[in-house]
Amino acid sequence: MKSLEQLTDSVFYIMAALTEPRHGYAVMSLIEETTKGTFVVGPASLYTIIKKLVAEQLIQLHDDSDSRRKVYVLTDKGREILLEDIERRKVMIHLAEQGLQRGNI
Amino acid sequence: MKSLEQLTDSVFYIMAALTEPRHGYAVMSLIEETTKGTFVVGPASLYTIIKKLVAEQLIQLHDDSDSRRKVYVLTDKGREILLEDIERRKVMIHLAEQGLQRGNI
DNA sequence: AACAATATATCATTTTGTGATATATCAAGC
DNA sequence: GCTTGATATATCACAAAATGATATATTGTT
Repeated sequence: MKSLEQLTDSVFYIMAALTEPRHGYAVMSLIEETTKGTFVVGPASLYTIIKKLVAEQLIQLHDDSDSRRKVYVLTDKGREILLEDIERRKVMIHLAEQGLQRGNI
Repeated sequence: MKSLEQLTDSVFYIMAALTEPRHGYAVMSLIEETTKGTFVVGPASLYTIIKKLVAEQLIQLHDDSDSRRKVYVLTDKGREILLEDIERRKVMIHLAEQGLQRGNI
C-alpha cells in the first residue's frame, strides 16, 4: 500500500471480509472459502496487512474482542476507500471485456 | 507472478491493454488515460512485466514490430488467463458489495 | 493426557513494483 | 540543419508487498 490509492487484491479481500466484524482467522477462512481456494491469504500476509490497515485507520478493533480473538471491522474511512476501489475495479473489468469482445484483431 | 494463478492489478491492466496489438509506450499511455491518471504503470514496471509475460507466453511479439516499436499482443493462453481473472474479479466485487449492502452491523 | 483445530504473531526471504536514469528516434518549429 | 519535446525502450538499485516456515497458546474432542 503506497498510501491508499489503490488496494491490492489481498487488501481488498481482507477489507471486503471486514464489512462485518470478524477476527483474523475467520477472515482467512472466509477468503479461502469464498474463493474456493483460488486465493489464499496465509497468516503471514493476513496479520501483516491487518497491522497496516489498523495503522491507516481503515479497520479498527471491534468491542467484542477478547484476549483470544481480536475482532476487527471496517471504519467509515475504510468503507469509503473500499467503495472507491470497487468502482476502480469495475472500470478495470469493463476495459478488459471491451478489449476481448472486439475480436481482438 | 508466482506462476499465473491470479494476476496483479498492474499485470491485469497491461494484459487488458494488449487485447489489441500495442507497443509498450502505448500500453502505458492507455492505462494512464483510461484510469484518468488513477493508476500509473511507469516504464520500469511496464517493461519488467512485459518481459515476464513474454517469458510465460501470455503475450507475444506481433508481426508489425520494427526496431523502434515492439508491438505485443495477447496469446490464446493469455486471453484465457485474462478471462479467468475477470471472473475472479467479478466475484471479488460481488463479495465486497454484498458485505457493504447488508448494513454492516 | 493427547490431538486437532483455532488463533495470533513474527522472521527471513522472495516476489513485485518503482524512481531515477540512460539512450535513441522522430516530428515540429525556427 | 539544429534544437526541443514527445515517443520509445531499457535497466539498475531500491522499496513495498506478500509469503513459507515456524512459534506459541488456547479450546474442544476423544
